[in-house]
Amino acid sequence: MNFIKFAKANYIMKRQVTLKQIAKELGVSIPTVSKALRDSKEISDETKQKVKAFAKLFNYRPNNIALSLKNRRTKTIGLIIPEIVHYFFSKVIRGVEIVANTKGYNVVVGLSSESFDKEVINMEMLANGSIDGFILSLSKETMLNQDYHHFIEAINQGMPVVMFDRVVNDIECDKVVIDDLEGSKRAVQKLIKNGAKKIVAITTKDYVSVGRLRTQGYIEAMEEHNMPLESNLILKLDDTIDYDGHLDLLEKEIGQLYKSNKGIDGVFAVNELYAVTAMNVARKMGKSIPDDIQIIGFTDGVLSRHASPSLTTINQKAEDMGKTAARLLIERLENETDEEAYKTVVLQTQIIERDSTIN
Amino acid sequence: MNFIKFAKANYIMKRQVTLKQIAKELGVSIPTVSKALRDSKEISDETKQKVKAFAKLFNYRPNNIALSLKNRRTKTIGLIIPEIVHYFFSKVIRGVEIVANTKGYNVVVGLSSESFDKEVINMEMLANGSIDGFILSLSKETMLNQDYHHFIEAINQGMPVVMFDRVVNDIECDKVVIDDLEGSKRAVQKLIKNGAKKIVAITTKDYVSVGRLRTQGYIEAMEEHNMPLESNLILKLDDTIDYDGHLDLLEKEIGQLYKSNKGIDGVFAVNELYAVTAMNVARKMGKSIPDDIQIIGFTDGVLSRHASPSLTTINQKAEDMGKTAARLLIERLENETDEEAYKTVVLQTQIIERDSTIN
DNA sequence: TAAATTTGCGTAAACGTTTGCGTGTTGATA
DNA sequence: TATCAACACGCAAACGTTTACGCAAATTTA
Repeated sequence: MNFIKFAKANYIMKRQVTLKQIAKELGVSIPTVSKALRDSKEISDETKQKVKAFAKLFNYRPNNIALSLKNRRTKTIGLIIPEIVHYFFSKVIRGVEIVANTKGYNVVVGLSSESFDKEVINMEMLANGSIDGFILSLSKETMLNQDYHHFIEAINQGMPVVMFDRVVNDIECDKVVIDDLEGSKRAVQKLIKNGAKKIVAITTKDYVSVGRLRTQGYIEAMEEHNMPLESNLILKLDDTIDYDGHLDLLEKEIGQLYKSNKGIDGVFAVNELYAVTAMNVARKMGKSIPDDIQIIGFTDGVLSRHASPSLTTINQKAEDMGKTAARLLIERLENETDEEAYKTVVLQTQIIERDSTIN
Repeated sequence: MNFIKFAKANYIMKRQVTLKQIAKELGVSIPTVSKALRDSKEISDETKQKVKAFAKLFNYRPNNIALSLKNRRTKTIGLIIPEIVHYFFSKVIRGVEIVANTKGYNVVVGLSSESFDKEVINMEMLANGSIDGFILSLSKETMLNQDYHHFIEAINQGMPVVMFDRVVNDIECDKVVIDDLEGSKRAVQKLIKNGAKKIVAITTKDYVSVGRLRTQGYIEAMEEHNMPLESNLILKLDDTIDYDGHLDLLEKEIGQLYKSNKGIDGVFAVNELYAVTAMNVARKMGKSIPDDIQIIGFTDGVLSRHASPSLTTINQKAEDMGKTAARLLIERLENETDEEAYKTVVLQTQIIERDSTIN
């Protein structure tokens, strides 16, 4: 037996053992080893046992890259997100990871950092055979530019794409979104039902698709209840600015909003940063939450939960979104036979009631 | 010219164009195409131009998988983290991504979800040739188990490993940590200097390496200033519990701490969740921050920044940690010649002064 | 015992690259 | 005009797999 000799060698040599090495050491051909390991009936029991024992001893694992090349599929998903230090997106990643892993897929993450160029570069880095398909959410710059050629190229090359949250209607692919319009409508309706008379919306500029829809929800809810709908009650913030670094500016703008509109008693904010800042500013002005002002935000993140008082919010279904996107993609990858029509899955939101509204 | 014919075909056929197809279409051999594209002087200018034009027209990109197989390197980094919906870890990912991308590497992320088994499975999924090296932080379960065979195996197979934040001394590999002991010492010193007389530590059980070190920092600072060092001033929480789901329990334990130790005027917490909860609980008990109680946390995250009042905290250098880890790994990957000794990089922390302490 | 079948393995090709080397054709030199 | 270098290309091998097929030897059948 040359097991012992080999065991010694292994202590020094590092690389993963290959079929070739096993074949050589056992004096058989490479295909014989391969077949033996896969329990082919072409191979005698004796040889099988010998090969398997040897493979186990040296912890043989098929080389993934070689398999990918042969099978022309990598079992890897490319996930492109605008920002990772962000409750919503990190939760989406988790959803994608969970589903991907249970189906034997890996996830490679690319960060666009809200930049069009980085989005393109990231996709190009991955589209050369490294992955089987994309899951992505558009960067702000891409939404502004409205240049979608990189998505179209990927799709034309037969690379499935699933978009989530920030999607673009013009592109034909699977999509996952929440019902932004309905969700924000219900949020505002709740404020109205709770007795708020003067409700403001703190939102983003319109090129952010979800911001636009959420603003629309506010408007519809207000109109349906014959509430005063004034343009100065809608604060549209330029969120290309990184507010983590410009918290002062954000606070100033919100303070201004309060001052120039006396009697505000309801705030609807399209994300949790705006909501929690709106609350902090109000409190600094001596207002009591929720007695003087009620606040509802979007995204059930860590800020909402640990703010004091805790924030009532619309659940953005981040993890569900990730899971759904991963399922859509994998389904399309594995049923390449039937060319199913593209789906858009709309997830329903719920209001999570906490202490920034009267319950 | 059969460009047009090909252009039409491309509209239907999807796959990426390969050297083989270009060669066939142009009536030359595959190596000729390869060499032409890489500007080899073996090839005539005429052929080069022809090939390049064709390649450009059909947007030829070398297949990454084939290259990986040939070069026996994937230019991909495996990053295993315990949790992704977490300010610290997501910021580490960002750091890793930034450095990796500028050096032409991709990052595949694996989630251990604080579970030993998932950590092992994730590493096995990636160690079969899919990546060139690991960057990782131990799951809590692994720290408890103290079973490190999967790390040892990876290292023995010649796969470089870089550990960050939650590291284990017994394993020989590159490491990146912050100076937890010194950082927490300074935090407590600041509380003392600010006049706090009765300071508590809210920390984790000792098997979490960083928790242990931070507790040690508290103890040393207290001793050096001859402060009362009582065991009931140290609250060691079992953080295997997911406190996002057990916020009530966390609040109850901290409330208990306050009640059984009258006169607490300083809190040192080893993470921002404990810090912000300690603050919220104190406020609900009618205490004023920072006048009655001063609080310092760890990790400069979104909670600290947007709490009200904002939290003084120790910067955990998450992004630096990710960047440093990526640099260490890539350096080791690309200088395989000289077997340098393993390094442990210790990043220094700073206190970020905000409104939960007197300044 | 010759023919037919089964058994157990090896060969070849493929996935898409890159690189060393061999070789036929061209043009220049002697 | 014979010789030789330079040129421009193709062949083969390699990375690590899997799979269809071919083919001897061993076994069964007639």
